[in-house]
Amino acid sequence: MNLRRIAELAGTSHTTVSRALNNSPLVARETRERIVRIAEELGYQINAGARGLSTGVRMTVGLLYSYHPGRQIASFYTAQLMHLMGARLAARGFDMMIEAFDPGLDDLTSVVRMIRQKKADGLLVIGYDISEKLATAITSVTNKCVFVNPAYSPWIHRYPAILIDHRWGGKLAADAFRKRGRRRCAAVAEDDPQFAERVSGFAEEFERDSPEYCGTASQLVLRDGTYETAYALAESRLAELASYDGIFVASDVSAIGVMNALLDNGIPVPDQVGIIGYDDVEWIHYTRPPLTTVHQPKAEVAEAAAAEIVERVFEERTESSTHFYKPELVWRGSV
Amino acid sequence: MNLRRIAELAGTSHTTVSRALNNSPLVARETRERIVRIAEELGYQINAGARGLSTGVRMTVGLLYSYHPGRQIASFYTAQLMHLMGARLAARGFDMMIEAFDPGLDDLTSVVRMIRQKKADGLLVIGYDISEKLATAITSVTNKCVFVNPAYSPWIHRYPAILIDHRWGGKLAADAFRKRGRRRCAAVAEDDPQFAERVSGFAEEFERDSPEYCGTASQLVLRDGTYETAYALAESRLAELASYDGIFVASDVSAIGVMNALLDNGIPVPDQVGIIGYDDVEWIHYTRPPLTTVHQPKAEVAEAAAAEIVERVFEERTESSTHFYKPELVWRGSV
DNA sequence: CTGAAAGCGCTTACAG
DNA sequence: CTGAAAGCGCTTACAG
Repeated sequence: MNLRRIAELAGTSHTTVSRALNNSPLVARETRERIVRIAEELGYQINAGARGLSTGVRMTVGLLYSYHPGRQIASFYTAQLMHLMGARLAARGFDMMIEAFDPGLDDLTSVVRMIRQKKADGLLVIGYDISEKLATAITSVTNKCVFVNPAYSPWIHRYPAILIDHRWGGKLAADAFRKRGRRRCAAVAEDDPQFAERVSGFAEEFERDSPEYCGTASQLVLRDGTYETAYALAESRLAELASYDGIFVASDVSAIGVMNALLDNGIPVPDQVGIIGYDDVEWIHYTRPPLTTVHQPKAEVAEAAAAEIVERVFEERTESSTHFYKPELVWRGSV
Repeated sequence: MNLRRIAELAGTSHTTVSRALNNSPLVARETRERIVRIAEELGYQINAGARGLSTGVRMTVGLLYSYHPGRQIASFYTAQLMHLMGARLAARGFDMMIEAFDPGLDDLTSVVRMIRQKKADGLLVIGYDISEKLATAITSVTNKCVFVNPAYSPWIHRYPAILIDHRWGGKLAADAFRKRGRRRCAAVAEDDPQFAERVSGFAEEFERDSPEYCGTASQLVLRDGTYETAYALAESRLAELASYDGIFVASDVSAIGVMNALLDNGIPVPDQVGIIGYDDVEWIHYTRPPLTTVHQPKAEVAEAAAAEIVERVFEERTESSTHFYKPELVWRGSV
């Protein structure tokens, strides 16, 4: 089924059918109605590939998510973001093509493949571990690209990006401990710019009223973001951790690792040590105690990313622009 | 950049360039090498839309996942499956376009949109809540469609499908309780064919050795699969649940709901009541006690689905075929 | 082994 | 308001 066939059935040219189906004003109302009715009866929809070849826009964006081989999926947070972005793009008539990429890889050609093959009009790149090298490589191929949740860094302002104000998130955690009267606190995080922001926001806010902030001892740096690593670190530093009033752990999964290590070794949470996580993944309130954590505004991020990439696809803007969103604290039972 | 431009640079016709880049044997080795080098230098890749228009295959499959409005995402299990399927499709040179759909919706036209617009060559449909009506509607539009993890039902054999042997999964749970000497057991599940299989497999295996299987009292039917519903049901039937040796809950999220309700009300798990879940979602071992559960073979399902849809896209087969995969029990600490 | 030509299914400037 | 024609960037049967 194609325009030509519909045209035969409607007794017009395929040119007119094209116009009618695209709501061009250059078609008599009666003609349009007849054509639309026939198309509907046949379940006909315009061939997107042919149209894209002609117009240059394919109404498709590529969603690249950073993925570390060996993990099951980047994270549940990423999965939720994907779902929300898909919905916001669909609302704008765009389809979303997803693909994982390894941010540590040297060969960056696969990352821009969708653009080169003209399968996607633009790219949404999710991941806090985007390097400047990768950002440069992508944007040298296309300026229709938006980075979502990259780590904060001086160079990020040169690229269109949607970021979360993690420094603010860290402050919220410090403020929460203070409100609960927890004065001897420490932070646990991966050694990564994204987490550095969270921790320095936490430390800064904490030190304002000069309570005993114990800082981030070198031993409290996580090698990676897995549950197992956090659990092992906490078990190996049990005495030290048990001596704090509160521990801020810069991601939920790591926070659960720390909390379980304490609980499994008889250190009561929150009675002896309070814990605050970061992310607010969906299942986090299933733990006992349920985790108090910093919520990332996923819905806002998804909407902003979709709006931004669609604007760029239609070339309404090309200059870089950085959007910041503020996280919120969710009180539960771990502090 | 296009074939014509490469042809100019290489001093050949675009026909030859097309052949060279597609590894046609109808090109002299020397000519091919020259063309390939030029293309690589320019980062040129064949325009997938134009090629698809010509060949009829777009090297893209649509992934439709059932989604109930109001939830954040269908499930983490679905998210993991998506990731794995994307990888298995990529290995075959296919891209994956994802879209959520509401399985309760009457208007089914949006479900086949990707096919009608020729954006996708085939469809992978994930969801246990696919109705016969929906299956019929989709397959009347395209036979290049594979249902992944649909509920078991008599009519499902008429369609290509990848299913998990949930009856077997239920048996595994019963066997596990028996091994632990738990004799008074019950099952909790949603009222849905998918879960009915799990529960009847459980009951059948349990009754073989005639221990005291307490069945699924009408009170133990869940209205939906959320944590909250399971928690509320368990709290309202606390005395009854506390009287069992073991409770099989037919999904992990619901199992955590039941387990937390018991724990929060002072009923020790696993000491007094053992609990076995179903799914083995990634975060399930973070709970205390970690949940013993039935693992669904995600990797195998993803590979089978990818293989099956790709075969169908290339029309190597069109008849329906049902694949079954067996789940496995994962011992942890809840029984 | 190579190339000119037709065709895939659209859109749109141009002429009427 | 309508249509014939050219063009988007490929593939492939046909002729050499």
